[in-house]
Amino acid sequence: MLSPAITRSPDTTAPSSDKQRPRNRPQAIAETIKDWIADKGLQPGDRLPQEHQLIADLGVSKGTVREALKVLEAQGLIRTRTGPGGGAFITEVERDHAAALLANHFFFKEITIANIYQLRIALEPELVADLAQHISEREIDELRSRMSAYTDPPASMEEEREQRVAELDFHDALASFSRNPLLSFNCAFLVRLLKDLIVCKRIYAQPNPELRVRGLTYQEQLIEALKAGDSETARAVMQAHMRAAQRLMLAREAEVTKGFLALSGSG
Amino acid sequence: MLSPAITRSPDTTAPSSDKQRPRNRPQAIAETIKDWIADKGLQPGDRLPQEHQLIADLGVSKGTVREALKVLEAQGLIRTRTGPGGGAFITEVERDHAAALLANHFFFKEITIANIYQLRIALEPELVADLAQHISEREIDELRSRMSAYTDPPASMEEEREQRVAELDFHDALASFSRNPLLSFNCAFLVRLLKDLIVCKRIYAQPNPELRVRGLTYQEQLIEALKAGDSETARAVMQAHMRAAQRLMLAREAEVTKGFLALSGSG
DNA sequence: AATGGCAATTTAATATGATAAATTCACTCC
DNA sequence: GGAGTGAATTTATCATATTAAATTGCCATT
Repeated sequence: MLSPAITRSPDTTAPSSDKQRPRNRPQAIAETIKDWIADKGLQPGDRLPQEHQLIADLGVSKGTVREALKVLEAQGLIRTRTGPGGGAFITEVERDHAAALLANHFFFKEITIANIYQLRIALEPELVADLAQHISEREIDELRSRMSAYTDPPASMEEEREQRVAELDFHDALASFSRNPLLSFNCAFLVRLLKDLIVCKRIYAQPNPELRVRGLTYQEQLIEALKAGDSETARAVMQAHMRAAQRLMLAREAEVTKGFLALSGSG
Repeated sequence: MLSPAITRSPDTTAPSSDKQRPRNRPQAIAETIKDWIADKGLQPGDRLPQEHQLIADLGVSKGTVREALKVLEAQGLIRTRTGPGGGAFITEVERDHAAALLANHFFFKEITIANIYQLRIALEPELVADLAQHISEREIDELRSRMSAYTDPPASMEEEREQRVAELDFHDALASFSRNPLLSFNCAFLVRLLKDLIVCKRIYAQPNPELRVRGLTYQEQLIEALKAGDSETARAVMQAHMRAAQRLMLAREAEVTKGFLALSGSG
């Protein structure tokens, strides 16, 4: 079957499809291929027809097919390999890839620290309350090993920043343990935004020795609650920590106004 | 200056850039162009150099440049126009476009109703508490006009479903009023997921007259709280409503297991 | 019999040039 | 002076050829 998305010559009166939003061929063909994937229930690892096959089936030129495949690749849905048995293979859209695509949406939108913490306060306590129900020994070990990155006071401002990033990685690990993909992605995305902030602008310019100690004690409390399966304590500990972090961050928000989001890293 | 992202011949020993993740040219060039946008501070509406210009500057073929531009177009960052004065123009990444790209990430991930409501319960109360501080008369009018879509009981099962979608549009409107882009996007995205659920699977198969009435009364209470600028009441009302909706939805979750997310609509 | 490298094959990746479609803009005609 | 008309400009698509990458299998070496 596999009718081409758009008829070649302008003679035909009525277009076949009713949905047909994109009027340029590569996008239309990308949509067609997506529909195949959904209809045939293709799974990650499965292979699409080869280039020459697609050219024949869809009745379009090589360049058009390649542009269509590039669209799907940019969206993270496929990856192509050369050589015998090569071609385009379905892939899961990686978390980081999806995050990079989503970050583009906020590029011109002036995200503030207040914006980020409004969500963190709402989500991270829920995250750890959930985690307390099913976290494993191995996962707790991973949290502990991440904490070792900032048990000692930082020796330089550079190290100060590295420790702050490592602290965010702790939260990133927490997010990755969630069984709710939406919650998991969200918390990780917020961490990512904060990381970009820290890396690009120099928040935390002056060292703050109390902050590190307080962070460590709260994380200890949190891990205890998680081990005990005590959701409500975990929630309360995280909520208190998030509120404290928010206060501290807001005090330095004035310096940061716009344009901190990096467009980088979509591959 | 504008050096090509990757040197043409394989003679050069060390690659210039240190970051250079993608080893295929179109992606590398797309990254280069993104960097221009960030470095030069280009804004939506600004035009990129023309095709022939890019070919000359980057030292690659037309097809490669076109694939690179297609990548950026797929990500929603540019749009191209033909004719004199045409070319590639920077655009803001639209909310719906970003949502479609993000939905791809969850395609193979078995999102459940429980997953969605865990976030809605955390976020929507926060949303309306925030809104109570700055919502305008015009916005309240829009909410009221949306409510008119389900003041009368549904006459058919089809209409039942339409009313449920309209009710979700009410929450979509709420989300759009937020001044926190992250919160706004998130709430709208969750609504989108629920919409896809309702459209694809037939949740709400049997009509539920109480549900509509209860929804209307809660929305009335909510609007009163918003008008009064009473954040805490608004939060409480929404929280109660979300919890009730969650209970009702979970009762029907068993039928829904997997594969409900549509890949469609990224253009 | 296992292994290391070499060559052939397959497939995508890039390049080049020609033609088509869409848009703008100036110009003519009424 | 306004509507239509046609030339100019720019992207969109097509067609074909060449190059690069990855795999396979053969062969020699150990």
